Amino acid sequence: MTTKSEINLNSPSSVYLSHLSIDCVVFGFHENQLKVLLLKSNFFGEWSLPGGFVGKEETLEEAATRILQERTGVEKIFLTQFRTFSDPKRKNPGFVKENMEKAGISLENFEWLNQRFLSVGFYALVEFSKVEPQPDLYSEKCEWKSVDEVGELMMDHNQILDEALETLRLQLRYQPIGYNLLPEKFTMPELQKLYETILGTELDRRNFQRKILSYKIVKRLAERRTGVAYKAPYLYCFDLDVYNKALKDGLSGDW
Amino acid sequence: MTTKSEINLNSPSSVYLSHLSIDCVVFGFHENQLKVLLLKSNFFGEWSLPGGFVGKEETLEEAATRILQERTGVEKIFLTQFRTFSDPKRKNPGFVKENMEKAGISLENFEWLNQRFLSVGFYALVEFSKVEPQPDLYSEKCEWKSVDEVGELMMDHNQILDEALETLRLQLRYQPIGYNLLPEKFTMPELQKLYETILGTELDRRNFQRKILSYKIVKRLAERRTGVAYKAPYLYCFDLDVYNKALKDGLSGDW
DNA sequence: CCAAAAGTGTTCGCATTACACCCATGT
DNA sequence: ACATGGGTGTAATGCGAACACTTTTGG
Repeated sequence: MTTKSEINLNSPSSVYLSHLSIDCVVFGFHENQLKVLLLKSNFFGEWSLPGGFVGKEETLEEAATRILQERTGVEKIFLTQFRTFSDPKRKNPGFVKENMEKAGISLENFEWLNQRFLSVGFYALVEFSKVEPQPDLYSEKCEWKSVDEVGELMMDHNQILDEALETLRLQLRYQPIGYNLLPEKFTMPELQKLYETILGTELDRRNFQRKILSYKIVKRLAERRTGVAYKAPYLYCFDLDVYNKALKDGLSGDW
Repeated sequence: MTTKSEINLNSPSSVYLSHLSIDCVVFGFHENQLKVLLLKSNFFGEWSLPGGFVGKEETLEEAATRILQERTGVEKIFLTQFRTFSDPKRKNPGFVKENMEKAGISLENFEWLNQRFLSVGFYALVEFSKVEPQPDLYSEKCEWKSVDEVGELMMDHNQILDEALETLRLQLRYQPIGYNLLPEKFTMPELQKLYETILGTELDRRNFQRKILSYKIVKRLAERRTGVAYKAPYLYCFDLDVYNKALKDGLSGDW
């Protein structure tokens, strides 16, 4: 524990400087499954969340946007900062060394990687079909994984993912969600599946529809989805005015 | 905007290193008012939020706890990280220089203060009466201010305060609040005033009581508050088992 | 004995819940 | 024709909002 006496304005040692990175939990929705975008590292061989560093003149949000643009090809990604991770032990001390050696890379220029890292966690919502996953320079793969099939991730990335999911579930309670995850036109059952998947519960078809419609955040279109089995469902799209207003003011709960 | 090509693992310049500080919004409740703990800086002459730096082996939470312990004398403070502020322009460029000169202090050793700073925002809830405000080495005063009488603060501290308040109001919707802000024993009207003050609205006495009691987070004691005018109200205390459970699981909302 | 605050109970309406029925379509 | 999924309606229930009456205490 650092005590008061150690803190001294006249000696701004590296104590006050931190390596800072960003980690993003990118959610997509496909085939009734909630997906996350993951990278497989060249060096470390493990799966990890997409992330990167913050430029000198960037805000965290700008950096996250830039990073995700590179990984997904999508320009304006909806993202939200949810927590900064700071445990000094979040990176196992021997971690970099072991893996660098394994990969046959000299540690000489990479000593800094072995130091403590803070990471700012973002979660992002993207329309699955618009994403073209692209590995970064240090990764061999970039792929979607179903959230319940994500195995063990690098460092504390499992924890980051878990907290992102929890945050997303909370958001769902008082904010509209879907505009960023679904295509422009979608059916009510699709929207419902999305909610069910995120929440991990089943919802009543009819009550769900009534509730969503009561918020006025979606508009029914004249068209129906064709080419699918059984009765053709109506298509809906979000009413952005109402939707964005709801994003700010919340959906329910009065207190 | 930093482009991909500028980011290079082989040149871990100061791009990846950031000055990192913590700012804390400490809320207290006194005389039916929501209070915030503020410092008046020696150098800068302006009021600011209590804050500080993160030690090499500390988590952000440990650092915030340590800092607030020094400012308040209270050991275990309830605190929550709510956002990391990163706007490169959050500090006006000439800011440090001007104020240092005004204070007649040489800038020689303080150039680092003029660089970009990231700040992690925490909000904290404390029992007002337990706090003994203590200025830090660089401040002349440490005082409680009523939230609606806070004037202009240093840098972006007004924004940090606003977002903390907003977060607190959100928390109130799905989490119990009060244990950290009220003395051990309190009356129902006192708890109600707390809620009203935070929310900025009036609530119905009877409905409020019913709702709180339905959560089972408070227990009624045999005692009543004596020495006050009019009818003596019952005293209550929090049922910590239920309270802490509610902190984790939330209070209402089903979806 | 009266004003102000606190304890207790009731009604009303709306929103959520839990259902049932009909329609459309592909096999 | 029928199984499957989608569209629409309705009764029951519960919770929150609004409100009335009684009780206690200091002045």
